[in-house]
Amino acid sequence: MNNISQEDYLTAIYRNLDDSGEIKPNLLASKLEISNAAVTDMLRKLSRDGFVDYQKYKSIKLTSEGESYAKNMLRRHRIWEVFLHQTLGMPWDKVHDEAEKLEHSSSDEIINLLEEFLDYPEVDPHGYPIPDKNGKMKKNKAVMAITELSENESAKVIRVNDDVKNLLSYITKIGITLGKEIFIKDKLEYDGSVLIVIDKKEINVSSKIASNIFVEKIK
Amino acid sequence: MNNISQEDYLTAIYRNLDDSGEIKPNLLASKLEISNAAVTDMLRKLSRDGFVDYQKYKSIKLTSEGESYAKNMLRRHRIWEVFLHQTLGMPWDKVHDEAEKLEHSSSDEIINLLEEFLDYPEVDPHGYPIPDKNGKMKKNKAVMAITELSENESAKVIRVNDDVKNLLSYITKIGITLGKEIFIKDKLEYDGSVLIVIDKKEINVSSKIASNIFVEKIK
DNA sequence: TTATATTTTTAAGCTCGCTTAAATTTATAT
DNA sequence: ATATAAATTTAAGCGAGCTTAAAAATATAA
Repeated sequence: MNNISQEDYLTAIYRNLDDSGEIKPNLLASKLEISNAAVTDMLRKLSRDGFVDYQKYKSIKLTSEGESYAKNMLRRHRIWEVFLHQTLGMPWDKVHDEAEKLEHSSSDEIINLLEEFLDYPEVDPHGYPIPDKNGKMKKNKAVMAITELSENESAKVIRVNDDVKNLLSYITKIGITLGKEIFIKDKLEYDGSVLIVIDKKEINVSSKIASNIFVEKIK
Repeated sequence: MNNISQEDYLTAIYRNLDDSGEIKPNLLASKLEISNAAVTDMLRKLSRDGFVDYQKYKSIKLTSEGESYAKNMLRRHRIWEVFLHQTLGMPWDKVHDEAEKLEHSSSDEIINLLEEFLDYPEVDPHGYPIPDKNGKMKKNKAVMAITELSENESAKVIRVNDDVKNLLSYITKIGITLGKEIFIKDKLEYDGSVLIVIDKKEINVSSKIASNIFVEKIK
């Protein structure tokens, strides 16, 4: 229904780059929930406008211009999220969608004023770092997905993927919030799921969900 | 460059209705700074969607659905203006354009939360009343344009048209803000301009500008 | 290596909001 | 009342972003 703009493409590309800084059109299309053909179309335009390096049938890279554009959108997005959650009290599983809309309609001036008003927050409500005016982001600590932990290890939740539909509201239901401590009681080989302890309750979490919750080990 | 949506049309129609609750396509086109043809086009769509009463070559009326839609956009717009000005400290001559963008990207939920955060403001930074959730607005007091005042009358500024390009920044330069007292020293017949006294300084204001500054008489 | 599956691109066509130019209707002025 | 001016609509066309269907290229697997 709603059209997706160049800004959305750049953000989605940046969010989903692989280890070598690339992304395939097919993945991009599925993230944006549009056809591959639409992606091809837009890639030609983004390439024409100097935001991506693109050659037929090849993976996509961002140019430095494209990258700073995307980072700025991420900055806008995350600052809005902090405002919505912290100032207006909107639940953390709702702020992503709202910020997605606001980020396109706000000048850098508004964002800078908001940032000041919020006293220069470093992370958004899901634990993602907020780029500063120059695109610099705080390096994450030793962050790992729950799936990478071993049995009998304890860890603290410091980031949750906000990009996956319905993940947050489910996670909230089972009691996970930022800063919460968890304990790995068991790892099930055959389906990759993890038995974790939160607030003294035992919960089995599927590998798909566990891989989107990021923690810091506690020794 | 930027496309104007149905929402903008409805707001512009509502803002510029004449005394009998109508507006002509030509005026609408000039307010929106687009061609008459584009207006004709959109009117058919707005009519199809039940927001306006429209017949070829006739003036436009809003349906009740169109009116409540427009009022809600006005509500969004003005609440954003209050936030930008009051909370973020953005100057009153800049908030209109920024709010124009934000109003399209904000759910009613955000607006309601913002309204609460701002402690239910009654007017925007230019003195316009803010409709409540049900579309109800405080009736204005005995508001009149400066041009309607007589010589030797004093008045207090309570509203300034925010819809006219560059008007606000000019008005600010000559020292007019909400609440400021002015005195009508002279009215010049031949060009309709007014000689007013503000802060003990005498300023000649053209009729075009004076007609967009609204005041309340002081006895 | 070759057959099959998947990904990507091309082609044709849609809606939306816009433009200019020409045709038509309505308003104004003498 | 009629000529002229202004407002409005119609027509043709454009760019953006989308779709589906078919063609071409690349990846995978036997």
